[in-house]
Amino acid sequence: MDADHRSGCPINLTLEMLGDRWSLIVIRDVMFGDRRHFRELLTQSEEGIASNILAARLKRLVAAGLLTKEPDPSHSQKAVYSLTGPAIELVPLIAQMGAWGRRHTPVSEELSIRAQLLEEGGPKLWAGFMDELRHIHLGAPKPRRSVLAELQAAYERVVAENAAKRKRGR
Amino acid sequence: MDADHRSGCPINLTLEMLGDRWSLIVIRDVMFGDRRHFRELLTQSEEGIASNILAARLKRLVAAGLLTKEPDPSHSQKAVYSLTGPAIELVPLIAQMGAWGRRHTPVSEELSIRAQLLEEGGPKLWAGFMDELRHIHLGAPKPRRSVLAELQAAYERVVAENAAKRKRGR
DNA sequence: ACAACCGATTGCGAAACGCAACCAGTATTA
DNA sequence: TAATACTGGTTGCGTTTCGCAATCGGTTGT
Repeated sequence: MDADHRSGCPINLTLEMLGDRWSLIVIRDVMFGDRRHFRELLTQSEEGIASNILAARLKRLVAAGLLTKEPDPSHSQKAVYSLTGPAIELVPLIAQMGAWGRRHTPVSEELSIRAQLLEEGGPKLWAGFMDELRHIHLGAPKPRRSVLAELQAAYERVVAENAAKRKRGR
Repeated sequence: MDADHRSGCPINLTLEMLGDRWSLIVIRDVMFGDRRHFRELLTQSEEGIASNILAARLKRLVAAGLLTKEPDPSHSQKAVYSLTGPAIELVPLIAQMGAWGRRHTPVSEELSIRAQLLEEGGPKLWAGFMDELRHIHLGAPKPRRSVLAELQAAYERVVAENAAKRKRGR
């Protein structure tokens, strides 16, 4: 086993790569929020990541082969971050993580609707979503169905419902 | 949303609870290695956790409701750690994590055979394994099939095979 | 010319990590 | 009964990481 790894256990090696409080948050935002630029990830994150932490995480994730960084042709300074194949294959893990969190942590309804749909959709939906991510991030052919749009629409529906509820409640 | 949480997103809340380099290692060892005592977790861990880190993690996991700590009747000083229901329901997440690690990290064959069987078995096997964990840790009725024994047997078979290979190779 | 925006970097205090030594109480053994 | 080993930890200490705020040089749009 490599000297730079604690063990060859798949759980351990995955934790060595993703076992911290920010890496999967960044991947989640690229994956579900389609945030491709540094500033988008910095300012539109629910959790408020600091810029130095974000820079460090992006660097590590690129080095680990989970993200790629390319110059944006439309802006000589802009960088575009994309998911790689391995990162896209994290979808089942993230779906299970969302499902567990939804059951066992104090989630907000609005932010857990995506996790609910992803759980209810099961492996078939995940596969469709992964196809869509391969289209967006890897240039694969465009699938008919857009899971991303469905998740976003459901989220907005819940936000609107809750806004209406709050209005009635006042 | 609570002031002590970064956001109500299920991914984030799960990471706040388990997003570090040791918590899931400890749960893995209790779950798959049936290590129930401090010393077992300390010395029989592949990764070599430090005793102060282990003590801190056990305390946190008990506080988070993922483990329980009880005195061992056979030894007035011994403590027994058990998985709770929520921890047992991490099985699908851990299975997906093992499956991903097996594909995308430099795992050792011996330590990844369990992940392979868990992946191939799918949700039905996971459910059987969870039933068995509920028997071991929560006193639920004993299921017919022992997934734990199957995983352990497969592991030992691979270890023996590789030992034979090494012997032939010399 | 100038303001806004781009992806970061720097400085700094606080917290977590990792290692080694150590501890008191309990059970086993000679 | 005295020594030994094992129990679940604790303590000290140096290193690394985290988290926050301010800042930076370069680019773009007005």
